[in-house]
Amino acid sequence: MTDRDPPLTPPPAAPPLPDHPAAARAQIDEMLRGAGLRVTRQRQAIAEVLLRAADHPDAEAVLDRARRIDPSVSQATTYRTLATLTDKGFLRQHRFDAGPARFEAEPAAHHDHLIDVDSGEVIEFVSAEIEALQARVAARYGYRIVDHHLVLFGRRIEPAPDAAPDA
Amino acid sequence: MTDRDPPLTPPPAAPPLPDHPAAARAQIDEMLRGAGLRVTRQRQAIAEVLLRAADHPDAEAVLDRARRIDPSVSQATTYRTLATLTDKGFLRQHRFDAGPARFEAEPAAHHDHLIDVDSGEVIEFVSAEIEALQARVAARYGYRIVDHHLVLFGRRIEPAPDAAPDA
DNA sequence: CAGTTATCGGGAACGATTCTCAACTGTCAA
DNA sequence: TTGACAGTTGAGAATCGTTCCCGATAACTG
Repeated sequence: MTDRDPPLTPPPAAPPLPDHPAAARAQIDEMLRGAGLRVTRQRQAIAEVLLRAADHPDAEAVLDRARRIDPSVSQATTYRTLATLTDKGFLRQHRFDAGPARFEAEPAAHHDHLIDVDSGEVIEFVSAEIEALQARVAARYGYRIVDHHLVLFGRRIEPAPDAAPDA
Repeated sequence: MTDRDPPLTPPPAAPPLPDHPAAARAQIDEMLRGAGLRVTRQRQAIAEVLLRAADHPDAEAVLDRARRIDPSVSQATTYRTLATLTDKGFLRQHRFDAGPARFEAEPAAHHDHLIDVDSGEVIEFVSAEIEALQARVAARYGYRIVDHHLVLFGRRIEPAPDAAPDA
């Protein structure tokens, strides 16, 4: 492989929620209201969880974290709100594997995922070239891309592959 | 977009199962035995269904079709056998959408999927360039790709976009 | 502050899948 | 061929993630 690589796209930005609690709350309220939704404590809590999450939590994890903000949040409301917010375009739902769906705040910049099959770690990346090629492939079949899912499953490359693998 | 495209990879080959029933059966038996599995009527039926399928059936569809070959096939065995054959590398499992998992015989040549969001049609395609880029992206993060899922969701490009869209 | 109505919590219901276990049947050695 | 043993099976219960139902609650509006 060549060693000249296209500029490495920067790692996706952290959640864009202000550190100041009141400011964060105001931003969430505005987001909900702007979508024509009532501003409830439960929705505030769930939205805050997702907007602050650095990972990709599933519904159960969201419920746990939301309850730390507002203990009254129920499972039903968690699923309902995740669906609603996904619907309104604030969240993105992933089905990386067979397990439960996982969510993340809709990132300002689109990105795909590279999953470490050993640790389960999720790495976010962007490749403008892959995106462009996808569009071209679709066009060749007469399609315009509406959405896409790209997940790479990988294993760390050993820095010192000469170590004896087993005793 | 440029009009010079890399050579369009041919559509994936049809299932490689001989037309002659006995030959097909022999091939399936050998495949099962080679994987260290007992050759049972149920497994023969299920394997044949998948190897002949031109689509991506879910477990229920596989069960239906398998029962036409051997009515004794049960739901439990269908799920079990699909898992086993996937495990052994003979099948590939997809989760295109929220519904049940769908299966296809592991193709000789790898391919990805383009889904028509309006009709649900699944188009198979290959792009060596996308594959190469994926490997390069992973390498940049210190990973070697073990597997990947790429699904494009698209909508047909209208041949005559000047037709009035609504009455 | 009261009325309207979206939203809520709890629990039942649901679809997809996996598990349990006793009965069955390939396979392999005699 | 025949046993015997281990792998496999069918039926149904169990599990998992998710959605639905419904009476109670609480946001918005005037």
